[in-house]
Amino acid sequence: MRARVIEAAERLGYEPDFVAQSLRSGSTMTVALLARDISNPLFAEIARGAESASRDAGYSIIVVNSDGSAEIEADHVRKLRRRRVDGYLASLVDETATATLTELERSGALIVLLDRESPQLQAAAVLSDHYHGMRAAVDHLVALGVADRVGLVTGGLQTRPTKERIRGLRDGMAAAGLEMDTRLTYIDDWSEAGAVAATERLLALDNPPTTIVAGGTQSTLGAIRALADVSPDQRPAFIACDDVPLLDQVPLPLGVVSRDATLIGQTAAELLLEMLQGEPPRVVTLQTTFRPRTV
Amino acid sequence: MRARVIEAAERLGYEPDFVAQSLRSGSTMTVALLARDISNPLFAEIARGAESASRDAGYSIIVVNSDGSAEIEADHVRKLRRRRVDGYLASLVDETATATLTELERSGALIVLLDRESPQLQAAAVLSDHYHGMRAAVDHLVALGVADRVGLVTGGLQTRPTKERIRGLRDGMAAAGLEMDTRLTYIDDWSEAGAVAATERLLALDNPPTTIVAGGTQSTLGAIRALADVSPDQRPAFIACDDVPLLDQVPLPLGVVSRDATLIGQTAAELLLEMLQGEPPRVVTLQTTFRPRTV
DNA sequence: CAGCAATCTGGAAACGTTACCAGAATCGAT
DNA sequence: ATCGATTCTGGTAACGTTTCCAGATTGCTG
Repeated sequence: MRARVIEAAERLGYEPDFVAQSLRSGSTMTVALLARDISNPLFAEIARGAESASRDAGYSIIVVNSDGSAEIEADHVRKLRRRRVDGYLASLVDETATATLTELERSGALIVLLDRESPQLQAAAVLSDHYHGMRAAVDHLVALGVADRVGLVTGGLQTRPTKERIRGLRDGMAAAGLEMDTRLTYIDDWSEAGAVAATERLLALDNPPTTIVAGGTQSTLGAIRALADVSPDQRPAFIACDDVPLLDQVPLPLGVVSRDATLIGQTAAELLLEMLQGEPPRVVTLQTTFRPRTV
Repeated sequence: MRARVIEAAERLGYEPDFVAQSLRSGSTMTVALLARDISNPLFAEIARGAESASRDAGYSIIVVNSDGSAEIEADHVRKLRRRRVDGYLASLVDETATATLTELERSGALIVLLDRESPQLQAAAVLSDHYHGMRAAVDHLVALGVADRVGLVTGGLQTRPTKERIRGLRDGMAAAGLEMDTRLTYIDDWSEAGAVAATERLLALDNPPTTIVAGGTQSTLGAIRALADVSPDQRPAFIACDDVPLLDQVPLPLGVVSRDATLIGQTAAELLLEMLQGEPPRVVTLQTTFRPRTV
């Protein structure tokens, strides 16, 4: 009997309808990736890793750009909730923005935070160990004797990576008996143009920094653009956080605190799949590695 | 009455269920982006552009990696068909692979091809004018006197961009009375490692090329990696097709044939939205621009 | 105020599944 | 052969909408 039914289904080209299945079962086999900007290489690779990892389990990935706006983000979550998304991989614009957090909670979906922490939310998380990567970078700077005045160009303070990087920087400098000069810290809007401007302001100081640290992809691109205009003998050392294609080919005295973005996406997807099978949320911390280089 | 209902809905926090709406209406308000690798900056930006453009119309974007495999791609389409996606933005692995084409046709969904052509498929398309960008590049090479021996490192021949670039290259050289040496053409697998190997083989020839052209992001990254090991006075000229972050900061005598990837994604989404409103499929060709540079 | 058109309102069917249940059919054991 | 236990089978309800229709109500005109 079973065989006869299967044969008939085959013959008629029957394929179960996903929408109807979803309506009945309540699960849409869909995961949303919330990011500031998917075209950012970091998020693009996370998306890649997450897609590959969830593919076999039958889950599809919806990507969403928040453009750095917490309102747009909350709006997206509202729409996604109506879509009955099963889970979120969420790189929130602002860990403290209650709008998004509330919408997420109301959705009832499972959540994996990407490099974010929220006591309010019952969620799994994939964190990167920015602290130790940055400590390694500072040790290197200290050894080179350029850690006395460190300028920082980075995106928003509302997120964990920035906080952790600053903590690593401060602690590393303190360990060498140095103090961080917060006047050398520029928080930009995660935009390349903002980073160019911030870097130029740092370089124009009477007493410019001996090292510039850039936090995040856009900041790195902007800082490099600004640094390229400085003559080689006056250039500060440069540390980038997060890798960018071709970074190794740029002739600047730079080092990189990098991490495996594909692995982040993959791990996040795995954590979500675990939760979808009923296991409790876990928090995984992935390492960052400091790759020094002197041109 | 109407007002009373709305008030009650408000009070109870009623939100229409998307899945049920989809089941009833047949439209899922979902678009799938088929790409070889979304983490490739080109596709990442296309995804960005497409998402932004479809957001306001209420459409969500599902991204899918085919990993360069036509079978995986066809498999994805099969699954997406069951999901009843309304449309596809398709950067097919292989224009001639019938498996995917058949699955797409069977799906009944609307299709916008991304830089692909298929007589079999009734579809809209966003094409890039690789031909004229490449012609401009060749003219530049001719003027510099390095167009006599042009090596080509590029991904597969099964897609339009490669064919068009070669056509532009051949025609441009012919216009200058030069003939293309096909022994200098290496078709790789769109992978960076493959491009490194291909470039190294070109450089190791007794009579190495005076210019190397790289087609596509991965080929460009690989070629640059290989070229970086060559001493500056022996380096061939270099032309990259498609931009990569930081390309401008790499100290190679390179030029770029670039295009606006975000605009491609945006245009593709607009074409799809048009079709979803009942208009016939259109084909739009966007320009490429040659940006020369000599270090 | 009757008569007709126009609007309102509530109910039923359908979209394509899955879960559940009752009754039929099968099986093994006494 | 009979009884209870097990598997099979077909049918029905439910998921949350939208569409459609019939009947009720309202408004307007003569």
